Amino acid sequence: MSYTLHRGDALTVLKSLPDESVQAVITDPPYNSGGRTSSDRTGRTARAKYVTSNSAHGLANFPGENRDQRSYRSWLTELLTEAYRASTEHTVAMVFTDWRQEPTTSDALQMAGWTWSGTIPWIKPSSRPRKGGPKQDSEFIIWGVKGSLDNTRDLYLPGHYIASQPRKGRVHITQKPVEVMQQLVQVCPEGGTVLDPFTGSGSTGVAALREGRRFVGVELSAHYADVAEERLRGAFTKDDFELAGPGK
Amino acid sequence: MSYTLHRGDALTVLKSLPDESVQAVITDPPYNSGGRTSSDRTGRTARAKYVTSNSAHGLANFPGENRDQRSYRSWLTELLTEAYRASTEHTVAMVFTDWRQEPTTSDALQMAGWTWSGTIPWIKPSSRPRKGGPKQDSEFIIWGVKGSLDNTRDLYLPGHYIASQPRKGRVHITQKPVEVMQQLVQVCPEGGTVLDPFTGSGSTGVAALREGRRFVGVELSAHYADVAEERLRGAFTKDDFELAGPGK
DNA sequence: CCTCACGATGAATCACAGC
DNA sequence: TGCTGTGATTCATCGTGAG
Repeated sequence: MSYTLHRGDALTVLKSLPDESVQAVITDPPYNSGGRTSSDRTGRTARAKYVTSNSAHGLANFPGENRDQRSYRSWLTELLTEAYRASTEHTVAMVFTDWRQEPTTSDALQMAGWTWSGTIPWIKPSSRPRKGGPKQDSEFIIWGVKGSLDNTRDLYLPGHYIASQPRKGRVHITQKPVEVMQQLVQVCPEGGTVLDPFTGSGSTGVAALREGRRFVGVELSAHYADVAEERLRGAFTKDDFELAGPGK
Repeated sequence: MSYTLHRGDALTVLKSLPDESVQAVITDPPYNSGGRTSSDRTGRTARAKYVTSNSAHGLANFPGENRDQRSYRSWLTELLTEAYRASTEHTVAMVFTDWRQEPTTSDALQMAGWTWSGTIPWIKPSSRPRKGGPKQDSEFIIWGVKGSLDNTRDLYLPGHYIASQPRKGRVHITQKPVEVMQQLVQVCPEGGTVLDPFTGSGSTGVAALREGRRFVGVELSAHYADVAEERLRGAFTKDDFELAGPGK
């Protein structure tokens, strides 16, 4: 299967995609979350927010983490609107979010025209406990459809996932487990095209290729565009396990 | 431990509660969800919306399932505002919701003054599949605090729950597993009071009593008020397992 | 006491006929 | 046209009872 990786701004590149050219949109936008106050959220880099202060790994910072909630919503809406235009009927869109941005994300999805159809918890078993109450050990996948779900396909997907973030060989701060992504990309018919406007280190793309789907990705950071390119090239070889870990 | 069960409208009864008299609010309001159109959601009974047409069980209907989304938000906001007033500093509020009403529920919680602090997925392993995509096998617990979380307590709660709805001896359509509720009520300090404005069949109350907390409940339906009364009376005996199943 | 086969069910969803 | 009610559908999970 083939892939295209655009290096550039997600919105700009999406506007250049032809109508009805993709059959699934699966992405993990920068959450712009992680602080209690607006200045907490916008004044710190992604590394400062999501990485424990004394972490030893040397993961690069990533851009796009300086929007407040209102502008996050309009920005995400515009992006999902373009993705909607580029999608065919029955296309499924899946957007990762944390608990704070969950309402904003479902708003944006619906404002962009998608029919919101569910919320899938992704549970990360090894997360930090919280003294005095419940810990937060899950993120959420908000998903919706352009038009109606194609229920002629013989496909039954789980309603939740339990998987740790890759540890060994992790190359991105918010890297997703490939085994989860391999299930998600199945909402795209075989041979169809999966779009990920925030490719990051490319886990969605690797999963798509492994499952026999084409992939179109966009990544702004030169560093991660290179990492993704390398992982996508090696998607069918054992190399990916050395490049980014087994996704477990 | 003692309990009080009010038979009547939740909002009316809550207004009569004294200030700062409870140390936890744990409840499962009618979701006013289900169906794609507004008339689907507001014009049908809970049974018609949530129970499989050929189910053999004869569980009673429950009231309060006829609000559209706007009025659901204002109604829940007002209710949580009264609960806030009746709570002491550091009180935790936990509200069950489904994926559709999750954004509305977190809005209402925050509008009522609580500090939204997280979303806990409750995963129900035995749920209906969905052809063509992911099934929806979870509900959500939106939780928040009056003021700040008391982090002097030596308490660490899970970030998610995996538990089936009670099957054997179930008495309510939406009955919650007691073993989950027994964990949740621990956000209330021992000997404190747990408030549940929508008592239903009383699982929250049974859990509270078993864990050494007092309980104040409100239930509108005469039928379920009776059921709850009976379960609460038998909370410490084996009777409850016959009345409503072990919650497993 | 354990294993296995069988039957029942789910805070649904969808299509369609009838009004 | 649009709302309403009825019935078919789907499979993992759980309870039951036999072996």
